[in-house]
Amino acid sequence: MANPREGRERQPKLLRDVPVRMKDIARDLGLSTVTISKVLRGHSDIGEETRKRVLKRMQELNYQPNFAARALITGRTWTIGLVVPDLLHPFFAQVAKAISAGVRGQGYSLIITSSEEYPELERQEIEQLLARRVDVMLIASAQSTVESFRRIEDRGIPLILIDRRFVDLVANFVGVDDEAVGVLATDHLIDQGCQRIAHIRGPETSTALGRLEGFRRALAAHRLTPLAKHIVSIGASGDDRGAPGGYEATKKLLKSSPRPDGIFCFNDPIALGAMRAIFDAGLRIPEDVAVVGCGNLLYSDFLRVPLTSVDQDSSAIGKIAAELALSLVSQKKPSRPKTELVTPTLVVRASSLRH
Amino acid sequence: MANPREGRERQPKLLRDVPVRMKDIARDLGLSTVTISKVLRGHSDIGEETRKRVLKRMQELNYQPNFAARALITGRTWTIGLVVPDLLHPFFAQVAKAISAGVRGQGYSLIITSSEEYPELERQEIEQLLARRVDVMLIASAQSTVESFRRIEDRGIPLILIDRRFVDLVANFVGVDDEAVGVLATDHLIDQGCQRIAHIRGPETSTALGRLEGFRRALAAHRLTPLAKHIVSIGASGDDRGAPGGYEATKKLLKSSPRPDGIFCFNDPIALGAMRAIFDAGLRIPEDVAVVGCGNLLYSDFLRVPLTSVDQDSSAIGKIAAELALSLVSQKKPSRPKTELVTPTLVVRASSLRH
DNA sequence: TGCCCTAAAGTTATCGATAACTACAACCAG
DNA sequence: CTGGTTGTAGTTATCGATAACTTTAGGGCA
Repeated sequence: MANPREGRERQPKLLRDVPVRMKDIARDLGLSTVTISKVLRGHSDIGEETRKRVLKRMQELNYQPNFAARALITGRTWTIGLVVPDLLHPFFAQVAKAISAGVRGQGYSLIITSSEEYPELERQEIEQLLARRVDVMLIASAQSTVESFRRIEDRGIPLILIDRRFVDLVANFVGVDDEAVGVLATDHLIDQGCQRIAHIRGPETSTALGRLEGFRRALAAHRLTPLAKHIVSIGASGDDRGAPGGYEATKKLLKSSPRPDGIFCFNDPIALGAMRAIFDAGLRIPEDVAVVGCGNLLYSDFLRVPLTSVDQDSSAIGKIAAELALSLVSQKKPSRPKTELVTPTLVVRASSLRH
Repeated sequence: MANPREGRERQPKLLRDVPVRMKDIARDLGLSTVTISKVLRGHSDIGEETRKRVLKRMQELNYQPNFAARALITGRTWTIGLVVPDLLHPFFAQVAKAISAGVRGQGYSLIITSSEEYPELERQEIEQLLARRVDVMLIASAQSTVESFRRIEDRGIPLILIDRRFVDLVANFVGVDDEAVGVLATDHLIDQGCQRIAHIRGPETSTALGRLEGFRRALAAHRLTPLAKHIVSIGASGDDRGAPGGYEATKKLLKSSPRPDGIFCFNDPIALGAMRAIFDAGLRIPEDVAVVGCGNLLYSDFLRVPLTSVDQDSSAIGKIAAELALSLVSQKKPSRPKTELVTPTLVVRASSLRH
């Protein structure tokens, strides 16, 4: 087989392989580059004979189209942008994994960035993705200003919000039904005979508000009213958000009177902190205080007391988001924003099972 | 402020904002695009006056250079490719997070892909990244054929292997000192009075082999010889690799005679499975069997028995890998491959603390 | 036979930026 | 006053592909 780059005008620097271009294949077969291009795109006005020759040669030379050149003329980069608040968080890691799997083999590349829960960083990452001209953007927002999202829409780039939404922004949304999460957890605690159920709520996000709302609704449905002091917030900043925050919040809860006999925690790390505080206070789980978390993180089964948790099916969220993204990039006109809610499920373990 | 796109040849489709081009700024100021380009790149042959006017206008119009156009002519895509075996695995998630943080603000975008531990998928992902012409590739390999790596090098693209290496491939490597991991864990178990130490080893990777080697070396240094039946492998396929695999392997170990009184597990999920098997056998941890894991996964503190684990400092690995990547893309000539080993530390918790 | 149509290719302009060279003042030294 | 230098900005070709025409040969049909 002849060297495809023989006689090529530009000599390779050093000894490195220079990628094969359409021009190389064209000269090789005595055709024009346009013909090669047409074959690649499955154009109809190419003879069967020629088509086969071109495809064969492409294979032989392992031709890979130049994305930059293609993007420049077509305006499509075959690139998807994903912004999450934290790659280490199992929920977002799973969502990212599922999205990655969902778009695999479709020719798209996924640029994954993290805002580290900082709105300003999120804004910058979005700008970078805009500069990259990604074809579609998926964002699990760290409470960014809606301004950034408007810029995305103004550019005509499809936007999909994940997990967290905004009241004053109409956009595609894929997430869990957070009210259902709250109802599921609270109903379960009530069902287990808890009388005074507390809630450790999350920060000011749609997620936290939805779960709180579900919590309230479930109690109301049983003619129960939560005490104000039984709804506590964790610190909004940094480390306080996880287990340490849950620990502190629970210490406070346990000192209150009447003492709660069940706690619905915004997420699993908080629940872990809560459990530790309960143990430290010399109380038993679930006999004295039942605990329900949210997120169903891995290895919950291996804890000192296995943790009951609401599963958000992050995998499904990622899968649906990926499908939606693929459908959005392939349609010409912007379509009406869709909302896709995943139904949560309760995974009951020892931390809440009283009988 | 006048509309920058007034009189622009190409009308925006629909009502979407079309990104500003150099040409727009140039016409705006009565200059040529080349001048704009030179200002952007800090060329010296531009007058101070002009420079300021151009920069000001760029700001006003929020100019964002077109990466595709730039990549086409310069050959640099300002893109970094990362391939990991599993985004959900806390180790790789942390590495990815640290790499992402390490390259932030440098103008690069990170394309993160997962091989799901399948060599064939890894090969495909690498091909995709090659087609994208990424500037540098970081790979935590799922035991791919070295063939793929050769193709990367032939293209002249800098390659950095992470965590897992290959004997027959000389390439940049950033990872933990796996022999030290094995020594650290084993020394500790010996120190805690364990006499018959078992090892549940991982699959045929450099990582598993290194830890096994460290295990052997530490025992030998104390004139101990491991029994062959005390070194067991977990199933190589899918689910067996995590906690379930550890559970099965440990059941087998506990039936053997003499029964081991200490187990060094390849990773934390395996250790979790091991602990469960030990409990199920009615034995105590650490009195009857001490357990050491590896990875220091989150929430180890909250387990039924907190797990002693070797911390691999995945954050440092990612940080170093990012720095190395940035340095590689900015140098013209390929340089001699570097090896950067991070020193592991032991985090002692109850699962191994006998006195 | 002559006209038109179709199939199968090719020509040319273009995408947005940069590399490499050129143009043209103003200024200076001899 | 002239030739060369310096400082600034412009011209032109190019990167690799695609959009939108155009060309050409052959065939069918009246």
